[in-house]
Amino acid sequence: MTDSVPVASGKRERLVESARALVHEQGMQRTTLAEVADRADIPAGNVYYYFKTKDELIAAVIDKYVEQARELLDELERDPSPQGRLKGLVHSWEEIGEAVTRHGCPIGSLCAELGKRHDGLDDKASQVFALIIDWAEEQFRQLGERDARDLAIALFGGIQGAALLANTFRDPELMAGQARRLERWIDSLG
Amino acid sequence: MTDSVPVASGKRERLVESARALVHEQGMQRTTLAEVADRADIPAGNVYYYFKTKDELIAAVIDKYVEQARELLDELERDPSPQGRLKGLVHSWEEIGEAVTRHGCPIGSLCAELGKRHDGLDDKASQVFALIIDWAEEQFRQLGERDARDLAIALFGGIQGAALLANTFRDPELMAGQARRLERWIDSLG
DNA sequence: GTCTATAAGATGATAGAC
DNA sequence: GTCTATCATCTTATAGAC
Repeated sequence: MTDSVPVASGKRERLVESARALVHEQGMQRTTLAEVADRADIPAGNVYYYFKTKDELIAAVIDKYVEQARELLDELERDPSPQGRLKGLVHSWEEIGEAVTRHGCPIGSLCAELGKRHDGLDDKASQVFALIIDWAEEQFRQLGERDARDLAIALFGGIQGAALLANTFRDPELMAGQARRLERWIDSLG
Repeated sequence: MTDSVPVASGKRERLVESARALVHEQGMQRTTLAEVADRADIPAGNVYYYFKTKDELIAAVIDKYVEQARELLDELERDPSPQGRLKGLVHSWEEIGEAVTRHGCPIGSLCAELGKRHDGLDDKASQVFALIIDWAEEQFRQLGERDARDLAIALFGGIQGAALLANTFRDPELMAGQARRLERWIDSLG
């Protein structure tokens, strides 16, 4: 959330959104700054006015994901039961099933790419995962589960695994089927 | 398995192994042919004598993974019980837990990277996944499970999800913990 | 059959004009 | 505060020498 630059024109925001979409579709490494600028309707070399480096732009993309994750979890809080909240979490991946099938989980695939680096940006990507897993852990705890942390990891790992399989085999039903399976599992608790 | 080139010197083999290791450590996109050649102790520009393109080299890496997967599954067949065989599969990821934590699942992270492409090489990576899932399905079937396919996907997805989390959080215990969980689940069947 | 030199193009980044 | 022109480097790939 470094807003050292005025956002009146919204160009910075457009660059982040453009980068987010392109990184999801193509991966971070394959996405060039020229493409990002082009999609955001901004002159090619001008990205550097808003971001000192490509890594800084990627960091802004992750910050945006953190923000979106917070909003999603806030939204889910409106459900009165822990089970309903957890199933709502699973459902949020089903809703983007087509995009996940075509390009993978936006956050999961970014974590996979950054996980191979060991230079600072790598553990920034884990922020989104941590936010969601901590939240899920709290829901399992409210269900009276002793090993709430393990269950949260099993749930989120299950979603991520299903997303990878759906993307690999280009089959949205893999994601949907595992989501249903996880929802039944959640219902069987408490 | 295109062996149109003599292997007497073993240089082709060395290139494939070098590429396999570097792609696991750094990802495909970040790995340059110069690095691959250097690690294999082969002159830089000389890779093209053995592989027409970088993609062809990556395809050879995947072929090698297919071969290794076949050997692993053959090895597992020696266990007399379906449960033992499935637990053996899970265990094979635990054994490389440290490498998975540092660089992700070798095959899973490659599938994640190739899943963003739509040009032929993308569905080649799925071969390894398909091989293992089909095999696991057969084991569940032998256990008398009706939805053997779904169970195989749940198991393999669980492993892949755990691998991604272990890599993302740099915590081998995440992989080990989920592996134990999956093993208990396998024991509870049949 | 093996390797060197180099082309051709792309990419991250910078300096400075407007 | 915004944008253009350009550099320096890297990377895939090829042509041709040994």
